[in-house]
Amino acid sequence: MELNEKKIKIMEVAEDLFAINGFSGTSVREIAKLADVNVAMINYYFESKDKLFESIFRYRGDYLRTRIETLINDTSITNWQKIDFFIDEYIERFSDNHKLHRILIREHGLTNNEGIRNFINEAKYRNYQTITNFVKRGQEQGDFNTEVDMMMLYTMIPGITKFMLFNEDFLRFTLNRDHGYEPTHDEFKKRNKDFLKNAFRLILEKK
Amino acid sequence: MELNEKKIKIMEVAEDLFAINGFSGTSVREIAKLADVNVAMINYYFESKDKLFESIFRYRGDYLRTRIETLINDTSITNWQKIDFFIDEYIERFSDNHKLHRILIREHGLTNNEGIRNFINEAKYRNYQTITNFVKRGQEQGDFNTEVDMMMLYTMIPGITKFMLFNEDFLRFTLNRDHGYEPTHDEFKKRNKDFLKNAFRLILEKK
Amino acid sequence: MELNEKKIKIMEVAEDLFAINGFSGTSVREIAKLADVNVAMINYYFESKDKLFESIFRYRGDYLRTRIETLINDTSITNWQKIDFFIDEYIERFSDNHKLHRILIREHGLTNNEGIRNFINEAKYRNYQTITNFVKRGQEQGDFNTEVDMMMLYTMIPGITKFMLFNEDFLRFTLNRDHGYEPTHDEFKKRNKDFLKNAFRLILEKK
Amino acid sequence: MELNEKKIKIMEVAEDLFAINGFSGTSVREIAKLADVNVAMINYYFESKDKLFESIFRYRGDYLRTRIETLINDTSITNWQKIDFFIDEYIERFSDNHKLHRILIREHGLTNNEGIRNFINEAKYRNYQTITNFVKRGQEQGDFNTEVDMMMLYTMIPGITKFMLFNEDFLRFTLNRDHGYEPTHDEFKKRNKDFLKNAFRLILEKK
DNA sequence: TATGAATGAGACTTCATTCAT
DNA sequence: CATGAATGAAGTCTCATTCAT
Repeated sequence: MELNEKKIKIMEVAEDLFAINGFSGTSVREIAKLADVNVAMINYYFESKDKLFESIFRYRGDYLRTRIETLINDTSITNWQKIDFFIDEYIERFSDNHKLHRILIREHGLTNNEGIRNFINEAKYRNYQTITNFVKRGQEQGDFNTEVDMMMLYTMIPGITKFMLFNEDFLRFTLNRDHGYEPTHDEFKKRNKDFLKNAFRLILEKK
Repeated sequence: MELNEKKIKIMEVAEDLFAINGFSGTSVREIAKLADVNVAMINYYFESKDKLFESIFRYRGDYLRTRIETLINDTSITNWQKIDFFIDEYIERFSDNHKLHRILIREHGLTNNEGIRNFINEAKYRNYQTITNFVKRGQEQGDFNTEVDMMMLYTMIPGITKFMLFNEDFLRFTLNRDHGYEPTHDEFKKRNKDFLKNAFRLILEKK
Repeated sequence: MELNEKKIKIMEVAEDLFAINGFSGTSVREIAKLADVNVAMINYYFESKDKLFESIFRYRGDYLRTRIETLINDTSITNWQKIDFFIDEYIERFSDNHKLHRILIREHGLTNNEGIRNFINEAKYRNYQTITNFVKRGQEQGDFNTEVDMMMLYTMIPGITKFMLFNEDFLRFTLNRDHGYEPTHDEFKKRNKDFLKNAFRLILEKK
Repeated sequence: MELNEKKIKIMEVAEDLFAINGFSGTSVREIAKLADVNVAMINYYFESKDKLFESIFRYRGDYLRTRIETLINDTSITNWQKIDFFIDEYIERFSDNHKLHRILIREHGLTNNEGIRNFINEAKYRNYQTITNFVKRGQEQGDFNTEVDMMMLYTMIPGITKFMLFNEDFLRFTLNRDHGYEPTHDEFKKRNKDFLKNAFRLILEKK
């Protein structure tokens, strides 16, 4: 699909609105108004609202692809460092694409759009494999404890990160209420990273 | 609000559909058809689609209230047992009300319905306080490590549980693909519980 | 039709609402709520909204009937006195039944309800005949000028009275704006009466 | 607001129906059918039924504005001629816009549509001022009797004209019944004009 | 290529009325 | 005799999309 300025503008506006109001809750009129284009143009460019939705994923899709796979065979760094690096990278990526992830969560299980469903599942699977492979390699090399629930270990990363990010407002409000302290977004990320790294250490470390 | 069979039927059907297709993605006609009632009846009973949405929360609301607060001062069980009990309870509750939680996640940040937003925030806050109080008590009594990030500790429970539950299908598919093994729903819950309990132990245990 | 307290309450409430919001603009629900009765009761008592409308006219109908006809043959008072009396009576009656008249004006030309249309036309016709007969009698007795447009003479009474009464608010506002003076309802009626009596005198007096 | 053929057609049809059945008594479907357009088009053009109502007033509004104000300072004609001219003009204007005036009477006191309410009140006020200024000028110049109720004098014009026009059918029927004579619309207007002119003369002439 | 105009379908809601007790 | 429950019909409006240029 060729991209031009207007097309990109439309997708960015749509991404925002889909993230906030959901797919059904967003009208093409709204998108058109905010993107400062004709209503007809959206259909002209993207054929339908459904296809626009798809296009956003294809457009942002590259960001979902993690570039960490290559690290696995790098022998210049320790397995612990690799884990840390993966966690840092995951959280940063997630934070950068929070809007897309919000949409993902909202429209999770959208029956139509089989194309997107596969696309998403594959991204997830890649993530799963990456972290699993890291750990397996560490276990094979005798660095990591072998008695761990790999699936739960994986679950911990996206689970905690998503919850943290999507409840940042609530947590900020609560911390302020209880301790008079409001962490910044970066501080949240830092605590998230530190916590995950430490948890991995506690779980994987051999006694 | 008085309840009768039809009202409950409508709310249950609506809960299902809202969970699957979201609020905007669900039409009252659909609800009416599946609940086998007249379209007008939904408005007759609930006044509006918005109020129906609210009613579901009020109806299911009690389930959101955790009954664990009372355990805090129980001296017949250890602090570790209390933590374990909380985790078990949380996961069971969550699992029982997964539809409501799915709606919650979908409509997270719904600008209208201030009443519901407060309702939800308070439920979250109660949860936060419960777990925090548990841990603080344990720390005061010298059982728990004092150097922990309480906020992250709390985050871990809903974060992992939600992710696990809402991605059960993906995880089942993946485990089958990699290991030819498909856990049941109960097995997922068990692994979730065991993992969380163990993680809490690793984190809170004094070295 | 038998009348009981509730029936009368319903009609009175309906009269108010019909006068303010018109027939179509008033719902039976509204009437029921304000009359503090069940919605179904209105249909139970009056069969339909249309019939309720009719009933109001039948109920208030007697007030529309002027009791002045008898004066025509009274020889103890002058023809001028009779005119004055008629004007006073007309304006008082109109003022007392302003709600019904407002409905009448609103629903003027309502295609359905032929019964009511006839009813109203007859009331109007009676009025027309009364004033015409007065004048004719005066002319025959040599008191009144014979060169007058009888139709217009009649027209003057309801025309001016209706306009005055239904624009009381506007006139009050205007008088206040221009002269800092706000007449009461009774003062309006007085000016209306005085003006009409004087106009009749000027028109009917023989030069 | 830009106008095109269809928009005007819709407004004209709506004006007819609103005049006959009132605002609430008219459905957009009816309007659409008679105007031979899609139901959605009415909303497309006018946004809402309310706004369509408003648009009719704005469209017809210019006709409501009397162009007589300029006459006041014209010294080439007598004050009596000015009065006559005003009466002729008022009646002709009213007759030309009888549908709009019928709507006006029907929806008199419509709580919503504050914009229109102001619009109407101002038109009324302008009329009031015009006639009052005429008379004042005549009084200052010594032509008119100074002891008159100006408010009632004003009231007479719209009061009689409205009643006459809106009861033309009744009057025609009655005159036929009593005298076997059916005036045309123009004859009604003539009698209306003559009567008012004569009445003004009788009232304002110095004895 | 781009867009103002137009539209069928369907959204939510309210209506007057009737049913069952 | 009275009414809570229920409903078909119709209300206004918004939707995504297509047409004609």
